[in-house]
Amino acid sequence: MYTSCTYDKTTTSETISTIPQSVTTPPTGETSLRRLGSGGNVVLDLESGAEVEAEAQSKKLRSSRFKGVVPQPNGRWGAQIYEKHQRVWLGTFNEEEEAAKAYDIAVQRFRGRDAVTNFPQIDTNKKEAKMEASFLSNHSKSEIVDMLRKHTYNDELEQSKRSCTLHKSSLQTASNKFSRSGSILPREHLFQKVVTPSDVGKLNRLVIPKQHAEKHFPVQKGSTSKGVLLHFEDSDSTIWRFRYSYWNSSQSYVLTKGWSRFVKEKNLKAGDSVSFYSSTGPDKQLYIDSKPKIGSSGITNSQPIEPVQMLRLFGVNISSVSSCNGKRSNTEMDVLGFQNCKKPRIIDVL
DNA sequence: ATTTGTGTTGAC
DNA sequence: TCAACACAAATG
Repeated sequence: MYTSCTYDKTTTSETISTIPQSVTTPPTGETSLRRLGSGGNVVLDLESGAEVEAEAQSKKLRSSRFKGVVPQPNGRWGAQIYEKHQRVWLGTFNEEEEAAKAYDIAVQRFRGRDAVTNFPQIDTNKKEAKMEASFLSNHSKSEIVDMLRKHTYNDELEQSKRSCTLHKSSLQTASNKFSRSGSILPREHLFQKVVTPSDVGKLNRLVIPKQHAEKHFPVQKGSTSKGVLLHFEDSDSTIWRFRYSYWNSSQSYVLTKGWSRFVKEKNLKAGDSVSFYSSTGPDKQLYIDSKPKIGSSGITNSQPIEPVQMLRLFGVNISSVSSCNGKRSNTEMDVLGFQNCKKPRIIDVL
């Protein structure tokens, strides 16, 4: 989890100021102890009770030694980044370093790979780093911010890594199983997605990978906010209705209203897959089905594998990999602030 | 009752 | 762009 976060960029040397606990009384005011531009930085990590208390009493919050990190009244730390004259809040954290890390992630997503960060970006050549890089570029700014605020970034990242390698290995063996499809159903497989933690979390939404959304689902030009209602039929012939819309704030296509109910009833967990189909016939009926994560042997849900099983048909995951190597057109450069971020959350499913 | 994070201001 | 500060809005 923690990278070797020890020194501060620019000047390699780690400056551990030996300033004991006396910092409490910075001569005051304002310009007293600011971060020195780029040179050394004051590292006073001592959380000695005395200091904390003095801090609490003097109402004067000790500023952070990290960029993008601001103290909170209750002793915690907030992280923020600015873009286009506006602050984008990245959440609050117990540890100063966590907040700094959050800023680092955000700044890389917002300003590119070589943005100035609090901690050195080491493994710039390892596989792990590459995966994180593509993970970042394959998520919108607001998605990343969302993860940071919810402290789910690492989970999502790990999940992404997992499903990525999963795809690669299964792709090999997938081809043959496909042949036996024969005449079972007049359905055409559109795409599949391995759901992320946030897809099954409290966000109550499923992000539809852009390329799939634009290729298979009706576009709603202009009408950005409302979205449309889509009907899907599952293997039990149950009809699910989801609101499908485009979020400007995150520049992503999502299924919102109705989604969390699906997650709940299907007992969807991160790592499971959701597949979308459409009838090949004249009717444009859409279908949806979920499939437990490959490794998980658990009983799906209350559905003991019915004979219907079109699932089995697609038992193997051959969908196009959406986020392993696909680079997002990073021409987006313009995700506004986060006022909008909340809007989607309003959706109260059920 | 607390905590978050926004409004705002002023420096860099 | 950025953080300090105050405090309203959000949350438990």
